[in-house]
Amino acid sequence: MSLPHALLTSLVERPGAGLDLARRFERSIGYFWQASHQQIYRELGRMEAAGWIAGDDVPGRGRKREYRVLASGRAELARWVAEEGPVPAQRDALLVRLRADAAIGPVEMVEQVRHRLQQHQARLALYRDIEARDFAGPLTREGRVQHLVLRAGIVAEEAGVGWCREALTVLAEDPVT
Amino acid sequence: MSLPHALLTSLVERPGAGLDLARRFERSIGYFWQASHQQIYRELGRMEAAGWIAGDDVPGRGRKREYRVLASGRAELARWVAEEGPVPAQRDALLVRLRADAAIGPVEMVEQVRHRLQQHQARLALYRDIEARDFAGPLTREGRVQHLVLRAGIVAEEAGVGWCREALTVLAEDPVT
DNA sequence: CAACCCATGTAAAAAGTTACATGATTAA
DNA sequence: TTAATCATGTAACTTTTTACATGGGTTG
Repeated sequence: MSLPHALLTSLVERPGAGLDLARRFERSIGYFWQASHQQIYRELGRMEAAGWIAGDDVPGRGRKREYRVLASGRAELARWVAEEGPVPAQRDALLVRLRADAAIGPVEMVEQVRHRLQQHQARLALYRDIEARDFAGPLTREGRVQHLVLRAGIVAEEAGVGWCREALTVLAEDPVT
Repeated sequence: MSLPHALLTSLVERPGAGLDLARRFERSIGYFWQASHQQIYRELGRMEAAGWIAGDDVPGRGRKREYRVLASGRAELARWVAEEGPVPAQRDALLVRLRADAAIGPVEMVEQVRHRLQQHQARLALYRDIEARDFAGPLTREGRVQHLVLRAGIVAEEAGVGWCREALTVLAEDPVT
């Protein structure tokens, strides 16, 4: 499981409270690993119990606690990074729908593919903005590796856009009407 | 949830027993939707209880039961296909590892990326074989839509191969040694 | 002072994973 | 006749999702 290590990574980059992390998982880290705040709070509790992180009360801000990574957490993260993990599997209900469409006869799916195309285009534009803003000039090693992570998103979205265009062409050949 | 509908799709294409479906989920359907035999048997039970499918005993073959889709299952599948679903999220631990690598200092990750590259290449070769074998000549609408599903796998693997090559170039610039 | 956001949770349900169990049939 | 494979499951656990709860602070 990678959630604790995604949290460690984010906290190494910058300490923060549970809700801060939840917000980071809606952008940046969340582009390739998702988690809800409920998951995050539970995992932070476990990680604190394991001695990987420590939480400090933030006075005057309600129950807010800011977490930072301890030495043993940093060691655990280094151990995990070097570990070989499985290649993530594809899982896309739209492809199941298309296959069902092929089997049971034409269903109107152009709108679904168009919607998917828009999402890919929107994410691609976002990633390219980030690329132009943060990775334009000469980079340190840290910058080059961070850029690589962003590039993974960019090539995936480009592939998505290309496939959607192809799909719209094919679906237009045989209109359901 | 899409598992019951993936099973309906597979059973519409061809009736079969639980283990047949489990085998199909290790190839074809499994390229974009995975399920273990435990999940499949549980789901087949629910789908039979819902009246979507019926199972017939296969005499002389132990406890084997062959399932086929009933009219209400076909209707449910048609309903679900036309429904709009969420865009699946990316979730890749290797990208988390790279981001952690950027944050805590250089870790040897070339082998992991090389391994990933090999997997993408292997899947790409497999998909291209299937493409050459099953989708070479002129196709019916059914064939064109099935081809589209395969094309999604091909463009995704091509993108993966391209990114891995890019990553190896970047990681070679700053050897950990 | 009311409405809203901040911040942290609990509870229950659904889905997925891992390990193990059991009997029937087939091949060496 | 024994080992392997076929075929169907149970049980326990972990992870993820969904819905709800609660109190502190801030702003109109």
